[in-house]
Amino acid sequence: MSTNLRVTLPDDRTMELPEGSSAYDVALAIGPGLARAALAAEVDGEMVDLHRALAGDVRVRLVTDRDPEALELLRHSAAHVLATAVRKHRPDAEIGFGPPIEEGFYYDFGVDEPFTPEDLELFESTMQEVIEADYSFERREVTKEEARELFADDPLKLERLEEFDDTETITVYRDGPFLDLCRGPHVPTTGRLGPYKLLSAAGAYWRGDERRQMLQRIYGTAFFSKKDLRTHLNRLEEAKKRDHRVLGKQLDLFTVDERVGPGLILWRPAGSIVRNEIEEYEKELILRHGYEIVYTPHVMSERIFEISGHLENFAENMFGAMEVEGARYRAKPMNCPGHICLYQADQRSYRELPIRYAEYGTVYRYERSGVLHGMLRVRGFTQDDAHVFCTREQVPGEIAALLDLVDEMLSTFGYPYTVELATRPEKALGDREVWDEAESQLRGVLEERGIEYSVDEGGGAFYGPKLDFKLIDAIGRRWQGPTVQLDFNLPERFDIEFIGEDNERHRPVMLHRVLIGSMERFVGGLIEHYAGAFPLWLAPEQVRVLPISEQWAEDARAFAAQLKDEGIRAAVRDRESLNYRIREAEMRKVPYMAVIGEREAADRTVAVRRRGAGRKQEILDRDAFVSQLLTEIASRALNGAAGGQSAAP
RNA sequence: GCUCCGGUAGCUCAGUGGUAGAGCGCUUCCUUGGUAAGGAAGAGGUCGAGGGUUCAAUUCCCUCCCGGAGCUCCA
Repeated sequence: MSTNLRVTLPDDRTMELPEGSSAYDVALAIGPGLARAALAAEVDGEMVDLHRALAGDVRVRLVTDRDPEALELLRHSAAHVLATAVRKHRPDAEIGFGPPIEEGFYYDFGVDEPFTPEDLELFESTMQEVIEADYSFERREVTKEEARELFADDPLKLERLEEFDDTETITVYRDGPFLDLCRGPHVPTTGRLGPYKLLSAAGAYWRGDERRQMLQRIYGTAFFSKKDLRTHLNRLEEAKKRDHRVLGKQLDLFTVDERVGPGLILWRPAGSIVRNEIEEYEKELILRHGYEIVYTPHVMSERIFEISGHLENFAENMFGAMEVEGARYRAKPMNCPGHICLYQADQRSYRELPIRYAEYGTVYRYERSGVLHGMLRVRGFTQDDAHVFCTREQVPGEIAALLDLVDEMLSTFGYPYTVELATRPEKALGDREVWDEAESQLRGVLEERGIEYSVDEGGGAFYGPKLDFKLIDAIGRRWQGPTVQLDFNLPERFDIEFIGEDNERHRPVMLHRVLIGSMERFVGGLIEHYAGAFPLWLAPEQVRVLPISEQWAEDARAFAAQLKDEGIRAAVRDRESLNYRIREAEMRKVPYMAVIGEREAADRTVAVRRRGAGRKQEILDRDAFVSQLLTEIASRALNGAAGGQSAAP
């Protein structure tokens, strides 16, 4: 037997094996334990099936459930098992795509009748049968002609098939009765699948194209261990409990009214407090950072959007025109045009730059009805928008200042974050050289600061590169955070300029930036981040004063008045039983309860119970409690820092 | 916008071809309570809107509005 198969392992050990050996044989040679655990292999950097024959001089790494790629592999195989089960009950179901995704997998089917929850249960149990049958995932290379025959009854697969060019290898995978056009790789047999769960079904367009056929997509997830599956399902539960639409109702934060219109938020007093605190905080922050606060109209003549190019490029996202005295007006979809007009209200000297205009600018955008979602996706929202006008030389300094601002702000809310640099897209405005300079300025600042960042190649706006900050909430979800964009377009379109040191006209650089983004989305996200338990400085009601009985109600009201004098948001509840009122305050997520009874009235103290802390209480002198509250508020301490309820599940 | 599901009291939801129910909340009364629901009584609904079928529609059918899960898109 020839031994022309030479395998190099990750630790650089080599071994020789007979021709036709597979990664499985490699694993066997290393040890039976590994052979049992192996699911697939990485061969010369490419993932392949465990039993695929190796050839030549190869580098092999065996993949087991400990490797990060393994989950993807498992879920891809789970998608096939799902399709196997679906086909058993619906032999006519056309099969679309069935890939692994971040948290699981899906498979798309073309069926006449959409799936019901009962169908999902049925498929779920049939999947178990497929797993127990322990079918091998058999890989086969086929010609296009063969494949056409194999998938003669699968129009979606045939369509995909025609996209292969003649140099590509076409592979099919079979597990028991089910055959799929698929690149692979898969786990060796269906029996290798671990615990799984089907989660939902919904329509999805074939190939994501709304002009094409609507398929029925089934989502599911799969893991190697029951524990991991349970953790994941618990996390979904946790996310549901934190849903800002549910909490928004429970805590009276916001509402929508169909008479007002979909996607339009009405802020209730409690939610307005949260928003106002954020606005006040940010104002203080940006004034310190050299911004000037401005106000511009909500409705503007269409002329301005002709100049800005919004009518040309953004019209389908704008509300329709309204006519006043023969002129057409529009609700503004962005604040930049107004700020540019303010810039142009005077002739500008280089001595004035940078000019930083900030506004809580309320904008309106048309969003398709199907995408609206609570406060997170709406048609009217307020941006903490700012535009910086500066010279090219000033850009790095401005970016550096913004990084500080972002860092300070996000840490106040307790969000860790990541940074992404989005560079020049295919279709871009402005000279290459200007782009290169801008991108290298951005990189330079990030690197100088030692900030880790990833690059979204070609992800910039057509008018300039940008920095995106993604924030990570208490249960690990990523949210769009602050963004900073350089703009090479609007300065040209508006022909804005400043007089330089040389007494010549120059074009300033314009930076768009938001920290919070949309007030609506940000507060919606915060509700979920804190699970409704806002830190003291943001809490709509900060202290609830509870007299043990009506006898102490007057003293309680006097104490509440003292708190209010100090600017602390306090309320008294003096009806029902104490137990009842404590439960009520806990459910309302009020950060502090101050209980006053005979002892407290006599000693001028309060029994302080912290939200989520249970029966642990502290007897404090009233003035001491007040100053403790004031300190906690002034420092904008997070729940965790204050020793209260942690935001983590 | 599209596919599917839904809309019944302030909230969460049950229910029916003969104009409707629960729990919580709310109001009143009793209870004066020491750390997550003390007790009782009461008020509250054009059953999302319009049209159709029917002797009769909250229930069946159609259209529209709003919400949800997704697709697509985004601050």
